[in-house]
Amino acid sequence: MPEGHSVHRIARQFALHFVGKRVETSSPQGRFVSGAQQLDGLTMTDSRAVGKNLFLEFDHRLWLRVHLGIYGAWDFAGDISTDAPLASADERGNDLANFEDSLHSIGAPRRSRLRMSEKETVQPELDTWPPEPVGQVRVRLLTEDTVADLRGPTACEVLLPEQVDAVVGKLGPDPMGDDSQEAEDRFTATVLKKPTPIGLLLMDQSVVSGIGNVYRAELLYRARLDPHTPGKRVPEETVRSLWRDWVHLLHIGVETGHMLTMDYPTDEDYRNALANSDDRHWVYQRAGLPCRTCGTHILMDMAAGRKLYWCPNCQR
DNA sequence: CATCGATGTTGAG
DNA sequence: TCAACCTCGATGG
Repeated sequence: MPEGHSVHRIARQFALHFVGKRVETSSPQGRFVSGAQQLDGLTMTDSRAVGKNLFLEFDHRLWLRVHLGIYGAWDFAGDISTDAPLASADERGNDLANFEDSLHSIGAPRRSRLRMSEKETVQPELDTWPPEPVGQVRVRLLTEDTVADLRGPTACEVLLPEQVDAVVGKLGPDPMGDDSQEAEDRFTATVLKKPTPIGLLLMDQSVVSGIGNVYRAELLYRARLDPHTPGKRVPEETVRSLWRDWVHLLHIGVETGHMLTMDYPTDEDYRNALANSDDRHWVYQRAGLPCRTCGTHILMDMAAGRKLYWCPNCQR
């Protein structure tokens, strides 16, 4: 479920509360026992996200790679409060960050719980420590005062540095790690080479990292581009603007924890958008509804097993 | 309480 | 192209 922005926020959470600490690693579910044994008792030394992949480094240059897939989640609990907010300066240049709700761990009480998946939710405070694993916990990472439980991942494996490099090497550029001109050029060259529809290219993690079904639909709408256009037929300037818009939206997503894809001129607009969290997009999940711009009914196609939404009038 | 569907990826056929 | 993975909130009876 989570698109790139959530994974970067999870990586931050580990950087804040686990890096530098000795970690007791286990697999309460029993499906990752040997991997957990390799890591048990080591100190976490780094936390990075590339696209939708989370990489946690431990002593002896061992890495844990986790991909949440469509319904994986991390549950953090314990002393996860922090003086340093997950969000720092606001991308949009106003004081959007002032409206951060209680979903963030800022000022959360000791022994609170925080679930991080495509959404972030605070759960009731704990009364026992460490908490009993609930349900199918693939991996538990436990420090003196924090715990992270992983459930439902599509990938969870221990890797050597060269294996990490191999995984990262197959991924397209991630604007959060690399918003350089080279990254934009690489994305642009790849897209302009391919006959594949742009709607599929944006979802291809070897072309560009971190985009999922929501950002795909919204980026194409914002570019007023027909998702079926072959990559090689998209004007180069449009390809470049797609990249730059992804840089922009990803930064907003990482700062706010929300997939904000519309413009919010005033703070009130922004608050309303958060309140109507299930109807805050241009086209995503709006099949049959009138386009917010032109009133034409939004269409939906199945493309490579995923629902693709677009406005046939605005996007040509 | 049963069923459905989801912001993903892999691998079988 | 499609099922499997294996979780959980939303939906309907």
